[in-house]
Amino acid sequence: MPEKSQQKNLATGAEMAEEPRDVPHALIKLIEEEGLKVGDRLPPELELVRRLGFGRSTIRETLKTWESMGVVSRNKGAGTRLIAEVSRNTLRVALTIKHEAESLLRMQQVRRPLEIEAVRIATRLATPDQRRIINARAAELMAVYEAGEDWRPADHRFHKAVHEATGNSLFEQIIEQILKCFHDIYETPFGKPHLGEASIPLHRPLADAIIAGDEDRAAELTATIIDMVCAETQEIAEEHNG
Amino acid sequence: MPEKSQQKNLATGAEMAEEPRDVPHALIKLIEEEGLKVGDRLPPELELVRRLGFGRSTIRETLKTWESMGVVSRNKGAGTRLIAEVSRNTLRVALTIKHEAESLLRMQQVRRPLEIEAVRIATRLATPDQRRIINARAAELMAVYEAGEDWRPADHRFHKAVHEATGNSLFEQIIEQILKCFHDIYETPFGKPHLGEASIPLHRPLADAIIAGDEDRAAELTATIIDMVCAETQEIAEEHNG
DNA sequence: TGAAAAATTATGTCTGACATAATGTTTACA
DNA sequence: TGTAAACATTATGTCAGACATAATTTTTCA
Repeated sequence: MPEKSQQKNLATGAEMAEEPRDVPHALIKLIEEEGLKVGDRLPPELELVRRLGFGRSTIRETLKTWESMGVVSRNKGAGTRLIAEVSRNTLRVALTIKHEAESLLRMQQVRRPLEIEAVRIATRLATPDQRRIINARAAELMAVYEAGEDWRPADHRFHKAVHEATGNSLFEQIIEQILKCFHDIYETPFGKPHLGEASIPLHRPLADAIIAGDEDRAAELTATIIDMVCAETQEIAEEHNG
Repeated sequence: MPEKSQQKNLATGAEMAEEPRDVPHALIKLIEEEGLKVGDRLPPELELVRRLGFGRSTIRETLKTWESMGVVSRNKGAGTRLIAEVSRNTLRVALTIKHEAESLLRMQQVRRPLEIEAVRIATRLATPDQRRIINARAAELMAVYEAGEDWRPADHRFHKAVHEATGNSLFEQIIEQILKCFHDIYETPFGKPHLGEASIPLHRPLADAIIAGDEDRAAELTATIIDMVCAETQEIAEEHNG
């Protein structure tokens, strides 16, 4: 903390103020100065244009890149939110995933222990606020499901709330990226509409277990949910591998 | 106002080979059709605009993201070159990890369930050949350890052999990347030499359990090993946060 | 009070313009 | 003739403006 070991600024001559000349640094500077934390909203693009002094498309390129790295999430009409900590010293790690039917299974196989552990940690550590959010997300999911609408966005929000409650953004990042890949692969070639639909009713008791602090039950339900998805995934993979 | 200018891919008829509706898919399709390999140049942006039917800024957002993921390199005046294989079969995802003491703990927290699950799967699925390799790696590790030499390369090979026995390269990739980050952060600023040294003797019985197919025992030993590393990591993190 | 309707906000996309670095081509000179 | 300077072309980098559309907020009305 006292040792500012940032050798990044090659323009050593200047003193402190030194306006960053590229968008990522300017954004990080703004986030740090503003004290924005995970979950907070970034200023809208047009305000960033005004405050940072870059063009909108330039700023958008950085925000889109950050989105693909899981640093922010962006939604039309809603805005841009921080979903991972950013600072001058972050490392980036790239994974390569083969895009074929069998990968679907492999991804679920990796997702399984991560999701279970995330639920365990969330059950132990969630704040009352976070438990309330998880409860609300579960209610929303059940409502959408029973109405026969597309429950996938609600499902996504529910799990995301759980991940956030772990206090460890790596869980959310990795699972999020795996699911993103999963859907990228899954949607186009093998288009079974609602994978994992049968597991949705289990989300209500899962939320209850998390809120009640019953770690073992929450883990058990999570395992059941993912096993159901795995089973369906396996069927699909077998269909496509002959 | 005139008609929407030919809105290229309105997904009107389902028959037309299904034009991709987003830039990444369209780009991958073009790269595959063109047979572009690593080192080749992509068409210039304006030609992509013409051929893919998306606006330039939209295409640029994808290319910039690909650049940040190490898929292409871009140079003003020169063009955009492929520097990594990309196809319908390859997805790249990036994680960001904060470069500080607390990240060490978070990484171990994620590594723990992954490593345990990997050991479980390996114990179930390893071929006789793979079990022999695991046995050999364990013997090598113990020999190096007892000789008082640097056991870390041998430790790395042992765990890698286990990961390979899962038949799921994602485990190895993710754990490998996490450990790489871990050591990046760990070695330089907080230089305790041999983290996890006390856990090395446990690797012999772990190998035995894997070879014998005793999944629960293998999982238990793995948990113990990682918990020892976690405990040491926590001490370090506390030293640097206290 | 509560729900539907309207207004506002914020991101998504396209177009056009100009700046600038890298490359390619021509020209001038020894 | 060979080579280097000068010029022209190419391709990415940046900015600005306009409109579309999803999400949110405010207003209106039963």
